[in-house]
Amino acid sequence: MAHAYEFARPALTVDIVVFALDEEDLQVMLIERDLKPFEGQWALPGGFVRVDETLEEAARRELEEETGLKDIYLEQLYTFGDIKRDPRERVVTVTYYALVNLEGHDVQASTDARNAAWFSMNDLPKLAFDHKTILRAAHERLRGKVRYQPIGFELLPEKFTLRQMQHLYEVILDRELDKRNFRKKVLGMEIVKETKEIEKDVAHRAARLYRFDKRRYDKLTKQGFNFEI
Amino acid sequence: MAHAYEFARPALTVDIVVFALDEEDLQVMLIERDLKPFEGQWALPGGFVRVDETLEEAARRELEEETGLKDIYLEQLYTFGDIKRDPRERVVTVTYYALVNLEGHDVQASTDARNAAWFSMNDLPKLAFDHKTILRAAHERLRGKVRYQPIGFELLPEKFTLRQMQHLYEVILDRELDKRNFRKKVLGMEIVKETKEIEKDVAHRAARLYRFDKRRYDKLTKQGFNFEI
DNA sequence: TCAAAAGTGTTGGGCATACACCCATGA
DNA sequence: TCATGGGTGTATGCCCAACACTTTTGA
Repeated sequence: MAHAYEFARPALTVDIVVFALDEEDLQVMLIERDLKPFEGQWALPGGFVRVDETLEEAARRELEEETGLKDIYLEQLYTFGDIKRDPRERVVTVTYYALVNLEGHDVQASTDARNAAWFSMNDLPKLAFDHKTILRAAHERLRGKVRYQPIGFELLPEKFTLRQMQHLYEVILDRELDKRNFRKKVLGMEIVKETKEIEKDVAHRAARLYRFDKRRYDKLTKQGFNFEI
Repeated sequence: MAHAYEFARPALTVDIVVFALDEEDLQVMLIERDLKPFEGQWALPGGFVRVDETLEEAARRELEEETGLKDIYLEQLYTFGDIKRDPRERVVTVTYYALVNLEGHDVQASTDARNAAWFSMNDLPKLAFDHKTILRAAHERLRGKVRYQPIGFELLPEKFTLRQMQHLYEVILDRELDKRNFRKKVLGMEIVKETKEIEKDVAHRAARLYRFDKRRYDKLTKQGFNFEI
């Protein structure tokens, strides 16, 4: 095998698709670029991988530097390596997607003077580089994964109503679900635990709050149980 | 964003897990290393990514150089970036998995003087680097994917018996399937087309040969059909 | 005629879907 | 008392799983 230094090397970056959920729909965090190329356009948070950090460390570092978000659910998505995806030089990017709940995490609009903001997945601006492709891949992955892994809870606050949970699935799967069947299914799996609390400050009957029962979920999974919505 | 050249760069490689199926079980292609580190140990085929080729091009090039295999099913798996995964220097590897049918492709034991060979997944040698981890990830992905995407056909010859197809799923999923239910399901989906031929040279009643009906599968998929074994 | 694998149907139970009304609460 | 969403049960059909015998063929 030839030694690496005989060849020019592609540069390596990470980019992160951060999803969140508001009352309306699925949101994604974008950064306004302050440098060429694509100056002034919106892009995914991300940056170069340092030689002394793993890929996930790089992703977490960039995310915190650019958006203030930390300690969130993060999972590798795909690695994009088209030759001309960055007009400056050859850059390969390892992408991640992250899920946050808006109640638990403050987003500092930015820590290094760049503008960070949430955008609805249904109303996206023009994006720099091939970030539109990346975003689409992330959305598809989320849609696929949420059906058989309980990652959806990462988008909900710690305590949530079943209606909120149903809404989450409706937004991600992009179709309506039947309220009674959804409740039957979720409660039947026993992966959420009812709390003694109810919603506050609503102008109608307050709904019961539940929380994800991870201990129970792990136990069921070990017994070959299959989470599927 | 700081410019890339301010930082030392990780090197970038591709590694490929090539699966095939013999009468017994799932096989994987390995290369015997002729250089340090891990000299004499078995490893996945792979090598450095050049600056003027995409990741998939790099994977296909390395695969052909090291095993003679070309024009095969290839899909990106995961990118591994642990800091010490290569003892020489920081190397990030983008991994792929490939599926071949043994009847359609000759494997030249090697084109550049190294030894290439098939190993049963149930009887693997000690592997170089973190290739054991990569192999495990590839096996899991295959197991998951084969159930809802018809990639299994890539491991079968063009014409195959339903028994062979069932055997394929049994090996990958690692459990026995009921013959009648399997046939009912597969034939009911109408994604295989019966040919006029039958097996040859068997010491018992010869089974009918079928072929995958990709045209039909694509049509069904567009209508929202869901392939699931 | 024997051995080996091909090929074939039915039944029962569980699960998903479809569907509509009363209840609790705050304004 | 009204508006709003919370909460609940049943009936139907479909799909999956379980299960055993006859047929064909070559040796």
